[in-house]
Amino acid sequence: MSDEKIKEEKSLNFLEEIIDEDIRCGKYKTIVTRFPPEPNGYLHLGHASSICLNFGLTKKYPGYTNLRFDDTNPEKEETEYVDSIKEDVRWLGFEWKHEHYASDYFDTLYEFAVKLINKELAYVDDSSSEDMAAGKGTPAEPGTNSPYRERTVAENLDLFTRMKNGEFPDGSRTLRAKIDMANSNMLMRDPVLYRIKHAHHHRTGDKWCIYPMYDMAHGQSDSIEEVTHSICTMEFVAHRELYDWLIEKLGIYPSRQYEFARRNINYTVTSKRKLLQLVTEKHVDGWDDPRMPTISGLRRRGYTAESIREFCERIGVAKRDNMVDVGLLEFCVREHLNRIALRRMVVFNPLKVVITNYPGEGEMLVSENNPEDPAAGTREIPFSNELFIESDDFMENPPKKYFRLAPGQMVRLKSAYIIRCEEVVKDAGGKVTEVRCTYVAESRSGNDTSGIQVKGTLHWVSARTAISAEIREYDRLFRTENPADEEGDFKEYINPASLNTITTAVAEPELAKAKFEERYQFLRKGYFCLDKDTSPSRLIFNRTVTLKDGWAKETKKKS
RNA sequence: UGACCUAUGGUGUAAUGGUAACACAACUGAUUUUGGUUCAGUCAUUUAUGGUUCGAAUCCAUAUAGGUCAACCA
Repeated sequence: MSDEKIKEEKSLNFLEEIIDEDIRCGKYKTIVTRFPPEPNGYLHLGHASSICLNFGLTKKYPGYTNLRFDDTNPEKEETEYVDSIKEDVRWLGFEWKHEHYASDYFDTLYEFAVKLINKELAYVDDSSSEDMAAGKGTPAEPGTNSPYRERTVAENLDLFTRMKNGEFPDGSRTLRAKIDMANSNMLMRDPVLYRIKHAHHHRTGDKWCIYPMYDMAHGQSDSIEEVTHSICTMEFVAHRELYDWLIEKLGIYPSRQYEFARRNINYTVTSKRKLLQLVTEKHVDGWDDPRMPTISGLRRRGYTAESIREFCERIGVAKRDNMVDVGLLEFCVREHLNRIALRRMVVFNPLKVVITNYPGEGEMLVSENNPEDPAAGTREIPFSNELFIESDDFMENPPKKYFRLAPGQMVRLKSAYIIRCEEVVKDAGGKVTEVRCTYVAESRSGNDTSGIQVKGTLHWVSARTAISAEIREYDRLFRTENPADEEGDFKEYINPASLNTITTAVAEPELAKAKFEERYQFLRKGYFCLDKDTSPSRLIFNRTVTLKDGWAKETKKKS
């Protein structure tokens, strides 16, 4: 009941308000939205936002969402991208009603163009792109009419047909809308509608050598599909006038365009051009490098679809410029992973601990898989007199409030015993190579009768049964909040320490059974998942995100 | 020297003329066999100046700041 109340009270974003009103006043009974990527790159966090928005709207209101590929520029588009986009949208948890391609409408779009010519609203222009640019004027000064603007309908029809038939070379002619060269909106100054490109298209092959421009394809595709709410980012605001003009002049279904501000996220870049550069210039390991803000990169990194959806939900939608803190994304994934991740113990940088008074061969101890979820059950962990702990968890001369192991100090080994450090063994160089401890036999987890209270609990791995693993620790890809905005090349701001590979790690034997679809929390270390580079002889884990580290914060403050 | 868009805490969003709300971050403290989790608390007179009004974050005017637009890209 209270949930319902909260749901009802949650305020609507501006798009939901528009739709709410459209439905209330009877303008629409059901709505249609669409996610319209150009298949020229992999989907990233920015797209996730748009996907969640478009699909979210038709989850909330009656209607459906289409997936449409805006494939009107054959030179940049590839089937590989189409496939990855479909995979990513599905992985995010959404299913589209219809799968469309702007290229499916090339015939119809061509007819639309002919219609405009017949209505004297479009003409073939022989100007070079330089002359055309010069004729556009500037935002402050009107442009001048093209010398080809007054061609007759017959002449335009003939020329446009011949453009289609391949009689002219690339760039020699265009079809332009005849609107107003003095319009304060530059886009209304006789925009180009069609251009000649003798290029192979990933779907239509060599059938066409003229291709529609964005403005001649996008709104018309929306209209053909009877999209009611065509949602795009703010940089298209100026296009709306042309979008509406074309729909009106063509007399076709009146789709409406609405704009929202693109979500920017700090310490990363989300322009396809820049992401492509990172890949082709090998600054990263491919589109799915775990440091990339791509959906495939986040997936490989261990992010869950649920956490990405939650992130998009939390940042909301509005029309002002913004810079979202990547910390919120990290919060969302921690929140989810804390609920579902299986706890395991892995020591990254081992230091040997010998329990001098521990009798016998060893024993099996029991530990919970997830303290947040009793249903996750327990597992057995072997214990013996020779263990590894984290090198960072021992200090010979500890600072104040250091709750870990130090000479004479006691700690608990997680799910095992309390130990006390009795002796430090060093090599010739003075480096600590071994710590010798005694254990408190009555302090075993579950039936501790020792009465001893300790401040610190450490993760550990028994030496004899330990398995080795490689750990890949990822950090943010850039050193600055807004690399795209900095002086010079954005690549100068790449974080040189964005990947730290650890080859010395030892893990509890349970991890030999690690699965790709499983998520793990390595106790006191962070959240991890198995990487696709894992082989039968080598376990490789990616760090999705660290745990919050209060001690690190504390020590940083002091230094 | 134009047109258009935007302006609420460090960040992202609410408040639809009537008590500035939520989340993240940060900071206190408590709990804790993960320095995690959890819990309790602290953290803004809404870009500025006028105006309308009993009452303005909200409406109006002006200013200021940021952004977008002059691809045969999308």
